Amino acid sequence: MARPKAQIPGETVTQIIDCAEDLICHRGYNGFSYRDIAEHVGIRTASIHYHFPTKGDLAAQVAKRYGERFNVILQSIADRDPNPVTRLEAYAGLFRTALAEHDRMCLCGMLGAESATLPEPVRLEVESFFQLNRDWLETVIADGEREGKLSLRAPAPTQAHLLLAAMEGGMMLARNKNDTALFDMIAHAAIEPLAA
Amino acid sequence: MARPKAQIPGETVTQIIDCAEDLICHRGYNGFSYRDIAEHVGIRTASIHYHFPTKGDLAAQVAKRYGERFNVILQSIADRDPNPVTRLEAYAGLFRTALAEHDRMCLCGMLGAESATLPEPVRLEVESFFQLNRDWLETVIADGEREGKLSLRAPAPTQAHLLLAAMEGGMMLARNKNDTALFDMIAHAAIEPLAA
DNA sequence: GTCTATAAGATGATAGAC
DNA sequence: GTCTATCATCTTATAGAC
Repeated sequence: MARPKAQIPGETVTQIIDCAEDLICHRGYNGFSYRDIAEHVGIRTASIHYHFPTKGDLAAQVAKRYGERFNVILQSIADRDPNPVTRLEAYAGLFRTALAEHDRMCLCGMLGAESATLPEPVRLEVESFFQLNRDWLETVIADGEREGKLSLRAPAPTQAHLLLAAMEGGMMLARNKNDTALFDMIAHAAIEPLAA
Repeated sequence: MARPKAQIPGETVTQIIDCAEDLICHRGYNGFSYRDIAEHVGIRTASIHYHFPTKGDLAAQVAKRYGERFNVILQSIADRDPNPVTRLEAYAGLFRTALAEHDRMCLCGMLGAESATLPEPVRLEVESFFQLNRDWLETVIADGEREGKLSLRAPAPTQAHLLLAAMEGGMMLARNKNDTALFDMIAHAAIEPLAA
């Protein structure tokens, strides 16, 4: 009667992706192995290969889910908050929370640095994530200017690029120094000048 | 009479450090091995261990030299150029050149993302590099404001942090997209608003 | 200072039983 | 879908000859 390995359908896959996401955020693509995941999830590495034949397949799916979830959150921020400044602050808050509560880099900030060693499908997911961020930021910033609530010294696309760079760079610096306040300072300095 | 392995004193060590620096800028600490260096320099991995017992020793020395050289260049910029705006543009130009001409990340931007997996001595060298940058930027920015050539919306230390974050984040984004112009846009957007 | 030889363990991945 | 077993290769590192 014992069926100790019976699982809720898709449960193992979810655990694997969850674990891989956490590992990548902390250690990067080249800093984790199937073994790390196997030990944490309580399965064998062969089982991971059943679900994700190669490490690139796994990382690509992790990055894909990360982007999809991020997209949903971004939409919900835009939906519930009409103020461009607090929208941008909520945006920065997403990165801040990951950093402060889980000591995590942005998954794509980590993978982005490793771009040169990434399987192409992974690199492309990372690129899509950044594009998603830029598009959202550009819309928020352009809308804010049109409403007279932001005053820009450079075009909205440029400001969007700068803000994203500040987030990713700020996370990296804060993490190296183990100082979340450093990220807050950078995020605030990046957003505040846009306010009219 | 053949002494094929005779070397100019310190020449091999220099070649190893040069090669390791290049590899780290491209692939990161966890993305290269002693084997990569051995093949490129034309020696055996055991010879590298003679000069650098552990990978951490090697990376720490690479990061140390990188910081020292960077410091020299920063001083020379400050010495020959009194204008704060063009000083900052020259600063950004350092990163831009590495990116455009060698497709290189900043060595410490790469290592910084990997902070969690780095041997402590390496992590500390990286932290020193960032401190060096912040100090230089802070001085340039504070001097510029005192002379009335810059007009700051936030204190000089905060602006210095933001500028550094924009450089590191901008390099990562530009590299992931293989688009140097993206870095230029970000660098300009970070510097221009400081001009009085 | 460089080499050969070697170790001990990690790594991504596959074949085939259950 | 998970397991055992196995693989070839890579990785960091050391011992000792030259």
